[in-house]
Amino acid sequence: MNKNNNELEFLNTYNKKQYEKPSVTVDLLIFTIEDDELKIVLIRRNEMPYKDFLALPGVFVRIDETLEEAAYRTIKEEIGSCDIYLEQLFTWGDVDRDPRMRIISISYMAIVSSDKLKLVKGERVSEVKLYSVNRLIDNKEELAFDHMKMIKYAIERIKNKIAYTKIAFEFVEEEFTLPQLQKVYEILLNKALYKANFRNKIKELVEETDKMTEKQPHRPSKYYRLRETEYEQNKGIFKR
Amino acid sequence: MNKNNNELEFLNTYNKKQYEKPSVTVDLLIFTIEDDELKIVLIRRNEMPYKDFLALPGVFVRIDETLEEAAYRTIKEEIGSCDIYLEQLFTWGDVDRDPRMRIISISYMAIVSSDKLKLVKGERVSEVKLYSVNRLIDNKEELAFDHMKMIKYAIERIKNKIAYTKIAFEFVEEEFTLPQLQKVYEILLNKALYKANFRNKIKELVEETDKMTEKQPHRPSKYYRLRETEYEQNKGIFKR
DNA sequence: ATAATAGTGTCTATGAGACAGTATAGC
DNA sequence: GCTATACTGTCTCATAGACACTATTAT
Repeated sequence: MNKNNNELEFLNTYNKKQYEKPSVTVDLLIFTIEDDELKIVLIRRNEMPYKDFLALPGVFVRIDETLEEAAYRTIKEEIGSCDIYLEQLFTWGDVDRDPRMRIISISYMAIVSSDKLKLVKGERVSEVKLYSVNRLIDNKEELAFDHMKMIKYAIERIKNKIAYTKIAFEFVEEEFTLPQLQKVYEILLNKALYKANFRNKIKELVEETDKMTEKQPHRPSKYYRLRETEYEQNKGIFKR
Repeated sequence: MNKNNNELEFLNTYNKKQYEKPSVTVDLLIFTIEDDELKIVLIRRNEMPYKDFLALPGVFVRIDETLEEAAYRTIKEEIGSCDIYLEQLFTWGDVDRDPRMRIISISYMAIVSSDKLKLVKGERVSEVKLYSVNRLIDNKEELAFDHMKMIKYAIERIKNKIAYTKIAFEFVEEEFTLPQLQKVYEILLNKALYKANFRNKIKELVEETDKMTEKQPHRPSKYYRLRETEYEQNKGIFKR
């Protein structure tokens, strides 16, 4: 066919030109809340460059897998769970971000509740652990590549999205109490919230279960779950 | 040095493995408002695949340029201006999005006021023109590759960002009247707004000039400009 | 009863939304 | 004067924010 010939011709011309291609990776920001702190999964590199530095888990994108597939492959390498919130964040393309060669990296953010998170040491890695995000930043911990920038970017995204999406619910289990959920908001926003006001705002997002907390030396708390509603519309916009 | 040896060793191992790399492009969504309509710059392809289809302008990312540089290079190829709002949107990585080969594309959104926009026909292209976004969608115009998906994604982004950023100001000239600005909001949000309420909301974002419109058969309108303030904080979030 | 946390009622201030009114240019 | 658009004042209603109050478990 004419079309096929044309395409073949194109491919030949293209290959002859031998454009040098960058490499492409995905890097993962896997967040969870543990011990009332926002934590992130980091690995300790055991290869050059940045050997022995902390870094985000990541993989090279294979020629026959989508970016999401590469992201999930990374997740599976480091942690047990796979039913997990995943969102593309940003693509980092500075020329010198990797000293070896030109690597463009697409960062993905994942969120898991800590009960679903089980760390598994990957092959080319000497350690996988959770790190307190605040402590990393306060200690000015030096991470490999531009990974600290990626973390800071992700934190901003979380802080913004918490206000107009249901992203906070990804940090709690399927069934949760409102005090638990409020704690998540308080940790992510880094400020105390009024109980009554908090409950007013989120009450249309949740539905009661008939379960209660037990064996605690004070009044028990009702379990709730996320109510399935259509994705929230453009809120906070001019109405007319 | 030991470190250098190690790095060289790594590079050799890496190159021997000969991972097949995807190609990387940037595609540009250049928006403007003309004749009271949101319009986008599209080219007509004169090469396979999708010959004669409308497509977004884009380029392959060179090994020695950042993604932003590639985006600006695209902009310069198609339009005159270069002082222009630019924002990374999303990276598209489906395996079959290009029939020739694996291409990962980072989409960038640019916004220009129509007075700054001068289209220039690029080399490998048979036409560059502005197209009404609404008409493209209503006519279910078939664009090359996944470019229609990119457009729809960008429109959503604009509609969201207009509420909590100053993005709308990118569509007007440096100095503008409030009726002009309101029109931009109305076009982007696709609904009529009350004048008084609109002005209340944006009044802290703008500052008066001493210029007025002239020679119009009705009351003249004052010109304003964007007030330089620090980037707006997390608005619409729980305060306590 | 006490300690400790869960959960509710209500006042106030702010601001969005709706609409009516006034102002000022050219003709 | 008229027309056409620019600009402003103000009422209402919803809701965010602040705080005080009541409820219920284990010990």
